[in-house]
Amino acid sequence: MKLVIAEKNIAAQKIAQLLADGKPKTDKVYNTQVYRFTVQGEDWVSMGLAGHILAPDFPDEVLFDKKQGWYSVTEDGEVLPADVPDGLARPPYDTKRKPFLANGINIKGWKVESLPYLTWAPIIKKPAEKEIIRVLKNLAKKADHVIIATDFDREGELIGSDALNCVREVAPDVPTSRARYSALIKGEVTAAFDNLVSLDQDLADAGESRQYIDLIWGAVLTRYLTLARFGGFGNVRSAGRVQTPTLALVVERERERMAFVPEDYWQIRGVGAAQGQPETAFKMSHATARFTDRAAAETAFSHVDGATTGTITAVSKRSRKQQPPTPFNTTSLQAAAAAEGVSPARTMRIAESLYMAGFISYPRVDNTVYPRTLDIAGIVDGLSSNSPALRPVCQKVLSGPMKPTRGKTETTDHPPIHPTGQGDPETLDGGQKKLYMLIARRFLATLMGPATIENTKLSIDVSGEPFTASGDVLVDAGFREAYPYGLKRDEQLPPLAEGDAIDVSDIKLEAKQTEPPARYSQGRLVQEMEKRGLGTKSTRASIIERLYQVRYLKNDPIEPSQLGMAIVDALHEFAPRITTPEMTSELEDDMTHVAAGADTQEHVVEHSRALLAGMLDTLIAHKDDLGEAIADAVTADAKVGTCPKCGKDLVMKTSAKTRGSFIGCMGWPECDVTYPVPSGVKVSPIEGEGAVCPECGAPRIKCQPFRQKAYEVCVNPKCPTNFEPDLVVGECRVCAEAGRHGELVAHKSERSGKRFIRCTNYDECGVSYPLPARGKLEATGEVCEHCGAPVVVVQTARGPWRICVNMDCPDKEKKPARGRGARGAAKGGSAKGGTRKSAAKPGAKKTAAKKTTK
DNA sequence: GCAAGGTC
Repeated sequence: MKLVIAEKNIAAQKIAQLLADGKPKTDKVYNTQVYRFTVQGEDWVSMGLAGHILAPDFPDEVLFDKKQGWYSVTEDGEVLPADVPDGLARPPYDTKRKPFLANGINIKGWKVESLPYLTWAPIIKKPAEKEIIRVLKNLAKKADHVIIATDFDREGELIGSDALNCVREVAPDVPTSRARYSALIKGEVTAAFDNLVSLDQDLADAGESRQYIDLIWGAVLTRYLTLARFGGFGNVRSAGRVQTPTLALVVERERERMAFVPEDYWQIRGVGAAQGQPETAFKMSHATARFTDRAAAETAFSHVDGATTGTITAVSKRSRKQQPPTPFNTTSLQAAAAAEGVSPARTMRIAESLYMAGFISYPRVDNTVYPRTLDIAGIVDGLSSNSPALRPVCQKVLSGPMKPTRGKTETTDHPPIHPTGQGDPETLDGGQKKLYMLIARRFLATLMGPATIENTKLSIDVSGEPFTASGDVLVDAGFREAYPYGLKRDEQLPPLAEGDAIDVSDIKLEAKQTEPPARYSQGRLVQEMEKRGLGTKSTRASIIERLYQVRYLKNDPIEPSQLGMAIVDALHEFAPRITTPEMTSELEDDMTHVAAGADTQEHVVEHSRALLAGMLDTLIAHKDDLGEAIADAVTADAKVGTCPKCGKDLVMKTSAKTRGSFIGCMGWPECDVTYPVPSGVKVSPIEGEGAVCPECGAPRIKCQPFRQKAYEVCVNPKCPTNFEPDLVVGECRVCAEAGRHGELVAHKSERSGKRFIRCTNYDECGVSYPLPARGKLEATGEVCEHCGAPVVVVQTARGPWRICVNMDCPDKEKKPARGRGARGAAKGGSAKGGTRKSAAKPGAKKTAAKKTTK
């Protein structure tokens, strides 16, 4: 039997289909899919790995103790690194000499001083995909030939090499070879299997060098930053070859913004309209778009101030064409989705699910050119029958020339991201459907003609001053019919001709200031990373997400936290190599040399280790400074306002006793001011105006609920601005049935700020309902027709909203909440799965409550 | 409790 090892399941399946006599059979080994087929009567089996199946790591016994973590303590209380086995450490840091322990290091200092050990510690490959390895070994034992058919790139060669090492453990003598194909199409794959070669160990070594160097630098610097001032578990301060330069980009942009000196300028703007037709109003502005001289602006304005008429002096029309977009690859999909409010990381999670469900093609690609083999018409046809919303435009595309656009990057491994045309989009959830429609519409747009936009420019004379007005009208939608994303609204101008008089009103002189360079959006940052060679299509999204997770970044557009800036500053000073994209480009050069056999993995890795070791003395010497800088930055990030009592900072704190968070004064214990933290929201300070509550003097804070609009409130729950009198909303049915009288009353908890309805006889009946966190409540006196619970009206930003307060109401069961942002269940508060008692069945508290939460 | 790279 011949065993074919591919990098991923889809490749294993494709290869089987392309090589098989007849149809391959899908089989399972343990729980993993494999494909069995015959080639000229011979039995073959193909399996997909899941990318890298081994992960480089330090051996457990080196600098890692299962109980102590990154350090360990000896029996006599001395803090030491976990033992380094003899012969593992390398010069110049010899384990036996322990040079860094010579001058009596205190316990707090120890952890960082141990880093030299780590720099030279050995690295082993640990199994990362145990199930896959099990299947691989199982099949390898039965194989008489093993063919590595992983992707044709450096990582693919490494993945193949790792797989081969696993195979060798159980089948040391089985012949092995390598199939190199650069496209999963018949000609390529059959040619590759007809011309088998052997695995390129140099190329695999090059990839492995990358793994080692990334781990060494990442682990040493991450441990250094984390331990310089240990902030407790969950407070890792990470660093890495890709993440740190990426963070530095954001910090650099923020610094540019801070250094930016705004310049004053003035604009004169007004409103024009065809004579006597106010409904044709359009915006117009002075021909000098920006006056940098105030006096000149005021002089010009004095001529037109209060003007009511103007004259058209010229009309010019120009039409321009907007070319249809190029096919999506990973980066352009991430950028387009980010513009629609979906982060790159979420985009990739959703894309993966769409791919797995058969709705779209493989989502990790650089390619932006459809291969000739792609059945474009077939896909459009499929879209047409499965997506009624797209049917008209699909029919239009089918009747047109269907000449697809091409992007700049052409590779042959996978086609650009496109819909398969299969599957019913109605079965998708909100996020999936949104992304699917973006991908489907983009695909259609790439097959359509340009959009034609007609621009009209009016030159207007108002009391001797020149004004202009401009309007864009889409005269031929072209691809825009399929792809409305990022489309500007038409600015229609009335039909006017030279010499026409117009009405003019509202002419104003506006003082403005130039804006600093804009912050990166997540989409822009992904593109910038690509431009600078940072990360790959598969990693950029998750690396940005990681920077948010370690709280170096916040908000979108992206801002660095104080912590993020402190980290970049420190590394820039003491380990500058890790902060720039050059480390990646130099690594690329090294890998090229290793792959070409001009250098060795050992040499390249040792050289990188030595560079890092050269920085360690300085890093360690400045450990305390850095620790302090990090602590200060963390405090600054935690600030939510100023203490009304003593003027010190109010910060987010964690209670040592309950582990819960609260807002407390930095002046503690002298000052005892504390506030509760509003639950379920991200809290941030308000700068400048509105920072202090005019009612009570406590700080006002910005609250950002998950995927909902942010709002500002006073932190003080006892403040009159937060106070709402208790409201009777109805009568308790449970009590009524029991022959008691109970009233249902809406309360707001002073401690948590949560709102809920509770029966006045709660101790006996246990009736309580959660309420939406915000919005003025009104009682209706009505009860729900489905469950008998009271109905209330909540005033929301979108207007009044009538709800039955019972989250377990059968009416809600019929339309279960989908995802977190769904109306109804989420607004009522049940999506968070809080504890509450069921009103319908007071006895069975938990069972009933569960249903609507998931 | 570390990175970045694959992919599930």
